[in-house]
Formats: sequence, structure tokens, C-alpha cells
Amino acid sequence: MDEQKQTYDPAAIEPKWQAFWSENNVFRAKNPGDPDFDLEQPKFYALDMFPYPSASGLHVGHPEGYTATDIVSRCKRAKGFNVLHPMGWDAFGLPAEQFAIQTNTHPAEGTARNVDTFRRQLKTLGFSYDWEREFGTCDPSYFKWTQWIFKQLHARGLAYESNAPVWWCEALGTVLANDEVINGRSERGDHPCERRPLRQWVLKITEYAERLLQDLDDLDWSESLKTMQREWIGKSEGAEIEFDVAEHGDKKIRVFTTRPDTLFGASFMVLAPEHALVSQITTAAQQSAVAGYVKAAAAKSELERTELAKEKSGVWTGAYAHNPLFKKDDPKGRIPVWIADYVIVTYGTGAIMAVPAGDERDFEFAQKFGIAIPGIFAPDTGDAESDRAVASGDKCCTDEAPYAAHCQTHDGKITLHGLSMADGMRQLIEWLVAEGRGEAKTTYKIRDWLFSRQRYWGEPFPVLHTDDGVQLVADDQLPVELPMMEDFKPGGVPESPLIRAQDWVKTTDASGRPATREINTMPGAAGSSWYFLRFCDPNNDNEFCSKAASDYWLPVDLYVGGTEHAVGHLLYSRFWTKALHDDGLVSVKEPFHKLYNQGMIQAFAYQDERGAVIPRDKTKVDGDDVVHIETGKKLKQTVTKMSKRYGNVVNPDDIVNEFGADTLRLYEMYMGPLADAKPWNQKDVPGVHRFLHRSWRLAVPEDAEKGTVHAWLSEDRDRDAALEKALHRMIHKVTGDIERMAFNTAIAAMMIFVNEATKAMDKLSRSQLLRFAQVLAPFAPHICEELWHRLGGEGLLTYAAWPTVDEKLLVDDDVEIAVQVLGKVRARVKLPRNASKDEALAAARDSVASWLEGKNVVKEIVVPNKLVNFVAK
RNA sequence: GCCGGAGUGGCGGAAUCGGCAGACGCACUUGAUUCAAAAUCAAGCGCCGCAAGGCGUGCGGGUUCAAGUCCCGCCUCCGGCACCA
Repeated sequence: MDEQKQTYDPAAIEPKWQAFWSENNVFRAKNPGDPDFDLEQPKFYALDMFPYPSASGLHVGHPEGYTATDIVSRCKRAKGFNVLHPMGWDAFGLPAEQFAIQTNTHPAEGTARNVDTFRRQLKTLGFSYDWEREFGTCDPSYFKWTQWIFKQLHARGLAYESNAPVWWCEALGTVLANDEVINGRSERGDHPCERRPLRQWVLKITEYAERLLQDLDDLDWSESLKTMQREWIGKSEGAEIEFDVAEHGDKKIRVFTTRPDTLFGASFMVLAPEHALVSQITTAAQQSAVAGYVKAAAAKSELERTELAKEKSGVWTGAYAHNPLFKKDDPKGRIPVWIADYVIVTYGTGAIMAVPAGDERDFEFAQKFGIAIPGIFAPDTGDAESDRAVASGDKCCTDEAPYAAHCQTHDGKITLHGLSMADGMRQLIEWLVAEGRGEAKTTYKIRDWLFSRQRYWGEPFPVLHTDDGVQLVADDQLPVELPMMEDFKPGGVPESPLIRAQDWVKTTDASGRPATREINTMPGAAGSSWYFLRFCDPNNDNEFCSKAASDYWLPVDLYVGGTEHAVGHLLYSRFWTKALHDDGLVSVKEPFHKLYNQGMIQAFAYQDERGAVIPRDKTKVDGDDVVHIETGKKLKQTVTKMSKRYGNVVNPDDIVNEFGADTLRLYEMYMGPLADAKPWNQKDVPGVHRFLHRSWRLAVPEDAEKGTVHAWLSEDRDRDAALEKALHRMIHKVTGDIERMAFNTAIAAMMIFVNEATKAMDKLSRSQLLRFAQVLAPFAPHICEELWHRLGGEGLLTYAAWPTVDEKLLVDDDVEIAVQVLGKVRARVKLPRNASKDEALAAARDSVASWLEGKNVVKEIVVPNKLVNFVAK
């Protein structure tokens, strides 16, 4: 075949096997309809969050998750599964365009180059992807179907144009969705954003809010991620209640509350400053104060509004509302209407009833402005001072508390006293409904998905604007491709650069009438909302994905990636899947069954006594310490995110060049639990590299004259019983650990085996080494395929059946048990496995005789095959 | 403020069901090999103590024959949410 070196040489064997796998299409996944497809074979779909191909290339964080899914994929393949393990590129979007502007190139060019780099880097790592399924979201053959799906959403009324206020980011020259704006600043670039009413395309994700919430329960996702989605969806149950505005006959204020039962304690109302009623009900005397407050609130950025949240502010409108619990002419029901910026116009009805005795914010507000705080809860703490305060309303009581006796409707029909909170709410809502004053209501915080951007590098909408309104481009005209533009920079106006491509914009509709194209483009998350579906059937020109293919492959069995997509991509993908399901286009309701979040790979950094991180090139190692080169002062080790600024970024290419891909894969899996954040420690890398050398030496002699493999391995022979047991124990451990994604302990188990085998090297059999190579292969595939080949394993290791474990070999004949006196280990004794209780006690008592001398054993605990504990006084 | 997760040697981490804390790796120490170094191999390596022994999983209590693991109260760090009525 080729020149065979005797020492472990990853630089030679890794490219060799990568080429072999590629040329022979070893990792191709069979699809329904393929000639050799077998529907009986179980399937496994292992998916990575496909990367955004940035100009800086692969980061060590990428291979962390990719290695994890690759291990599972290779193991499943060996266990007889038909495995779908694809890779592609999330290639449309802002950063590519930003980079193109900076470097004065076209984003298509830069993206293609970056994709080439990523592909090359990933291929050197030996991932078992089915590269025939590769695509990028910016490929016309892909975004044709992204546009087609948009049409399906539009047909069902899930896509609409809106003029509502949206987040506009001047620096990025585009509008952004809620999940892309954090505290009023853009997630990407940290630029300030502001609310502006602009015509935009919006997707009606709110229609799916309840199902997106309910269906979370059955997913195998971490609780923290589910919590993030639940909080984002933000469901609240309660009621809407209608108040008349006094002296304004027909004017009514509707409020949303989660505690309608506390209506008895409502002593004022608050409208958001932007609320439509404000200008209508404000009295002449309050006109200027109210106008001033509204203006000031509008000028505040979102950030200022939340930052200044500590101190309540507000202005009285001069108007009064009437609490429907009281008779029309009862002055107790007459409560003032205020405006304040702690009430948010976009949530609920933008107006609240304020119950200072039951809500901390309302309490704070009432105290500051001297508004009445009517007590509505009965004392029950037993603490005199506290009880007095609760009863009089001097204390806010936000927990569930018994109602006061006077909580009774004016008609006497409802008395809350003695009821539970749930019953109180239910009865009061019933009363309000009967009175025509309100109804039960559920609200959600989630807003519809802002789906258009004023940028060039995205999917064009399949939309034409005509005098008659919006028309969708016919299916046979898809895809609508981007026009080639020299200058695609965003303009200063909130309008897409595509407006300058007038040749493209001006067109005709199907019947030849003049039309203009939609000039906004879709957001980056459009293409990533269904790529997992396309991977099932990526080369289909007639459908977005055949039903047979998606029925077979979906849902994704294992999805691995970072938490940064918790409320963006992961929610949008679930939404699109449900929408397509409702159209009968896919069978599943959820795309990702098991989701695993990898932790971030961090790096060590060094900080001075003030805590400032000193860049790596300004530090040096001095004995056991790391010191600042300029000052010579000792620095303290800390852990940070990898950052160019600190000079502690690790490039995977460097590791591959120095140690090989197998070492990189193994090291990243050995660092610690996949889900944990953990620091890269360059000093640990040679440790796993040594392990591979030791593994290699189990098979290959250093001296070429002694042969390709050790003489004793040339043919099979009797297996050494002790090694066979150690091997079975190891295989059992590794198999279970892969199943529970505990790769670090799996590797530790293999190290233990190699250590044992090294000590009795010439007792190893060929069969034992072949099986060892098989279980190591998912982690370090190249070295194992090479060992398999050299040892004369049948066919390719990749498709060799996973070794079986003989349960009988997992147990020893003798066990060592710990002997404790009063819970402290004082001796160990060796006993036959499953020795009787008496036998164990007798042996144990002898072993700790000196500890029991002069003492009275009052109790004896025997845990079979583990320990004996004497309780002696 | 609220909701999660975590805190174990010099470092990364292990302990899957309440049953021997520190697996495995790194670093370090000693020895073998070597002219020497690297590599490799062998041994040691939680803390205090000459030893016997004692102490030890963020802190303080508790349950238990037995607690890193369970309960109560705190501290610190990380992540998320945050005037959402």
C-alpha cells in the first residue's frame, strides 16, 4: 500500500484515511428510495449547529461540539444504525456583509472563501460527515425553498406587513428582532437601537405561543434552556377588567391583571405614557405637566428607562376612574388616573389597576405620591406589628394571604373572606363577567417575529408590490435571486440598499403589469430555521424535502451547540416546524428531540494586583510564576473567554499540525464534562497525545525489522483472562459513557486499560487489540482505522460491529471490602464475592480486633461486597 | 430583586442509587536508561505529624451506623430574567 512508519505519525496516517473515507464515500447516509436502503435499519440523526463561516476560521470551540456528535455518530454506525450526520453553512447575514464592506469585496466572494477554509479545517479533523449533503443557506438551490416556505407561511396568514414600532439600529443600518436587541443595544456590535414605526414583514409566532410553551415539556432539553424559552414566551394568566372614566361617559380603561381578586385594593390607575387615552382624558389643569412627562419618557432610551427604574416617577392626569366593585355613586370607588413609565405600553393593555397593598411597585408609587393604601389582607403572622401593618395596608403583602372581611362586592354576591386565592380569583372573574366588566385573559410577552432587514446579504422576499397590493412570486419563478451590486452598503435612510438596483426592483407581475420587488431581505435566522429539514433531502429540486425523507429522519435525535441560540434560532425552528406540520408538510411537531448545550472553552489569562488582564505577549514564565515583563511583578492566573485582546486564542490548526487531529479531538473531550465551561490548558495536550503513543505501541514495534505489528499479534491465540476481563470492563464503561455523553470518563477508562495492557503487553491477543481499536475509534478515528488495517481487521473499522460485553466478565471472584469502626475505615479484607453475612462479619471482626478491644459492638452493618461497619461503644 | 447551575489537592477533573473522597490526566519529586538531553520505564505525590494518629469536598448547623451526595440557614462565582401588572 504505502510506506509504513513504525512510530505513531499522525501527519502521515490522518490525511491518508481522510482521503480514503472521502474517495469511498464511507459516511454516506442512505435515504428512503436509494437502491440499498433498508427501512428496517434504525436511524439516528446527529446534528451540529452549523457554523457561521467567519473570516477568522475555525475556533477550538467549534470542534468541541462537533467531536461529541461525531463520537455518537460513529458509535451508532457501529451499532447498526443508519446515521445522518451532515454539515453545512449558515452563510447569509450581517457579519459577512460587514466583513465585505471592510475589505471592499463582495459578500458572495468572501463567504465562498470562508466556507472553503471551514471545510478544509473540518476535513482535517476527520468528522464523519456525509459531505454529499453539504449546502449553504446562500445557495440559490437552498434559498429557493426558504422563499417557498415563506409563501406557505404567507398563505396561512402567518406573514404580514406591519407599521408598528420596531428596533432600528442606525450603526448597522437595519431593523432588528427582539432577540437581537439586549437592553436597547444590538447584540452584534453593541450599538444603540431605537424604536421607530417602519413598514416591515412580521411572522406571527405569537399564534404558536401556547404550543411552543406546552410542547417544551416533552423535550429532552436542559431545564435551564427550557426556562429561558418559557420566560421568553412569558405566559401570564389573569383577567382584563374595564373601568369607566369619570366625567367621560363613553371612555373606558381596560387593564390586565394576574390578580383580579385584589381589585378590592385598587386605589389608583396607571396608564403608560404612550397610551392612546392619555391625551383624551387629561384635564386642562394637568395638561402641561402630562405633556412634559410624555415628552421626557419618549426621549429616554430603553436603557435609561430600565436603568432609572429604582425611583418611581409619574404624573396625575387630573382624571378619575370608577372601580366596578363599588356602586356608581359610591365615592370609595373613585380613583385617580396617573401616567408613569413603569407601565409598558406593549404589554397587556398598556394600563394597570394599582393595588399598593398587594404589589411592591404600586406600593412604592403610592407611598411616594401619598396615595391611599387600602388594606385587603387579613393578619395571620402572629406578629403584632406585622399584622397591624398588613391589615391597615401599611405593608405590601405579595404572597398568598387570607382576604380581609370587608372584601365583598357591593351587591353582596361575592365575599372573598375565607376563600383560597384560586377560588377568590375564579369567583371574582365570574362576577366581573356577569357584570359585563371583564373576563379571564391570558397574555404572552413574546412578540411577533420581525422578519425583514434593510441589508443586501440575505434572502430576497418572493414578493412584488403592485397597485393592487402585494403579490407573491409564482413557484416556477423561484428563486428570486439577489442582483449583483457593486455598492451594497446600507444607506443612511432606513431603506434597503437594494433600492439602488432599480433594474432589479422594477419588474412586472405575472400578467405583465408594472410591479416593484420587495427590497427588504430576510434575517439570518430565516435560513437556519429549516436547514435540519433540508439535510434530510438536500438535492431535491422538486420539493423542499420529500415527505418520505423527513418522515424517516426527523426528529433530530441529538442536537449539539451553544446556549446563545436559546431564544432565537431554537424558537424560530420550532415555530417553522409546527407551521409546516399544520400544513401537512412534515409529520413531526418538534424538530429536536434531545438538545445538548456544550460549555464554552475558556482560556487562562494573567491579571495584575488591580485585576487588569495582561495580554499574553506582555507576560513571561519565571520559574513557577508568570510575571509582567515590564514591571517584573508576579501575576495571578485567572480564566477568561478566549480573546484576541488577551492573546489567548488557540487555533485548532496549530494543534493539528503539532499533535494531529486525533489528539485535538481526544483532548477536547478529555477536558471535562461537555456541558461545563472549562479552560484550555496547553500543558495537558501532551498527556492525551502520550496516551495515543502508548496505544500505538501496544500493536506496533519500534524496530521495523520486528514487523508491522508485534510478532505475538500475527495470529489469534488464547486470550489472557485478566486482560480479557479488563477489556470487557472498559468496553462496558465506554459504551455507557458515550450513551450519557460523559466522554471524559470514557477516555479515562481507556487510559486505565492501556496502562494495564502495557504492563502485560506480550500477553495481548490480536482480537483484544482489534476490539480496543474499535471503542477508541469514535474518539480518535484515524489512528484506530490504521491499527485495524495493520492488524488485519476485516473490512473497514467504521462499519465493524460494536464489540459486545460478557456480563460474567464484569465481576470478580474476590472482592475487597472496607471495614469501618464507627464509620471510619480501619482495615480492608479480601472475601469471595457474595460471601455470607456471617463470613464477612467474622473476617471483618478479626481485621479490626485492636480497634474493638474493650468496646461493646452495639450494631453491625453489612453492605454485601462493599463494606462492614461496626458501631462500638 | 427573581430563577437556574456550580464551589472537591498546586491545576483540569472523578465519585452514575446515601456506602472506601481525590479515578484519569497535568505539574512536581526520586530512581532506571543515556556521554548528555529528549523520549521511555519504575515509584511517590490532599493537609498536619518523626510516628501512632488526626484533619479534610465554600461556611455554620442537622438527619444517619455511614453525607461531596439528603435537610435547614448563609457566603462566593457563573448563566439567564428583570418595573411584564
